[in-house]
Amino acid sequence: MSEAGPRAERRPTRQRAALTDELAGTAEFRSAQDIHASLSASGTRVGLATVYRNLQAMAADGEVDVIRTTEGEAVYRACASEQHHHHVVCRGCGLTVEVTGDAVERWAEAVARDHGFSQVRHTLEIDGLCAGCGVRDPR
Amino acid sequence: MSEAGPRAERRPTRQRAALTDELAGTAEFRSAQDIHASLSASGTRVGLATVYRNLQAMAADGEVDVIRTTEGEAVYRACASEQHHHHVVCRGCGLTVEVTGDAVERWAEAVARDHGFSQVRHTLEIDGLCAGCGVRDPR
DNA sequence: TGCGCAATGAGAACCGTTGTCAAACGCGCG
DNA sequence: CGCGCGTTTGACAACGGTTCTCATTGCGCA
Repeated sequence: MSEAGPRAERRPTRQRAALTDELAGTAEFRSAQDIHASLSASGTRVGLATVYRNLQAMAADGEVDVIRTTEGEAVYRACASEQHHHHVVCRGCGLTVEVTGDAVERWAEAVARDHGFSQVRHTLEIDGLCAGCGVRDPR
Repeated sequence: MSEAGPRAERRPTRQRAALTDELAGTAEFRSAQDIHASLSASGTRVGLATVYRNLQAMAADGEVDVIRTTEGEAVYRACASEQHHHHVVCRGCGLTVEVTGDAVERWAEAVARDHGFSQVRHTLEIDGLCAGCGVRDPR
C-alpha cells in the first residue's frame, strides 16, 4: 500500500516551517484554505499552492492526518500519535478526539481476508455531538 | 440515528427509472459522471444535473450507498441490503463486498459515548486487493 | 561565492458538483 | 378528455477546492 512512506529528504524552508508551526498550534482538523488564510492573517506570506503541496507531502509521510469531510473537502491536522488511530469529531464545534481500537483493526483485517482480500487498509471516522453541543443542537 | 429518511413521494419519471435501471445493472460503485455517460451511450438522454439530483435524493432516502473516493469524488451504488453496512472495495478492479459488523457498530458507539458524544454516526470503508488482483499487482 | 536543482508563488486551468431558469411533463380535476 | 399547477428536467453558467504551469527564489554543497 505504500503509505507513510519514504521520508524523501525535503528541503527545509521558511514556508514549511510556518506551516508546521501553524499545525502545531491547533488540535482540530482544518482545511488547507483555512490554514492558508490563518498564515496570511498572521503576516506570513505563503502561496496557497505551497500549502497544498506541503500538506500533501506531509500527509504522504504520515506527519499529518487527512480526512475528507462529507462535502469532499480535505482537512488536515498534525498527528498526536504516531501510531494508527481514528477520530471522533464533533459535528457542532469540530472538537476532535483520537482513539485507537485494536479490536476494530483486527476485525477489518479479518473480514477483508475472509473475502479473499489482501493489502488491507481502512478508514474509519466517527462523528457525533460532543457533550457541549449535544445539549442544544438536537439536529 | 436519523438517516434513511422520509421517502417523500417523488414523482416517477422516465429519467429516474433509467437511472434506477442503470444502477441495478451493476454491482460496483460508480461516479455520477460515469453513470451519466453510460446512460448517454445507451441512447438514454438524461441531463447531468438530473443524474446528480436524483442520486442525491436516492442517497438521502437510503436507496443507494454513497462513499467518497480518496480523491474526493462521490460514487454511488444501489444498496444490496437495507440495513446499515460497510464495504470492502478492491483497489484494483473495484469489486465490492458488503459486510456488516455489529461488533464494530457497538464499539464506535461506545467509544464515542465514553468521550461524551451523542448522536453518533460513523463511516468505515475497507479496501484492499481482491484475490484476483492481489496476485499480480503487489503495488 | 557560484551552481544546480528543489521549492515557491501567482494565477490560470481543471473538474466535480451545484445553482439558475425557462420549458417539459405527470397528475388530479372538472 | 383537456386543463392547469406544481414538480422535474435540461442546458449551461457559476462555484469551490485542488492541481498545474512556469518563471523566480533560495537551499545545500563544492
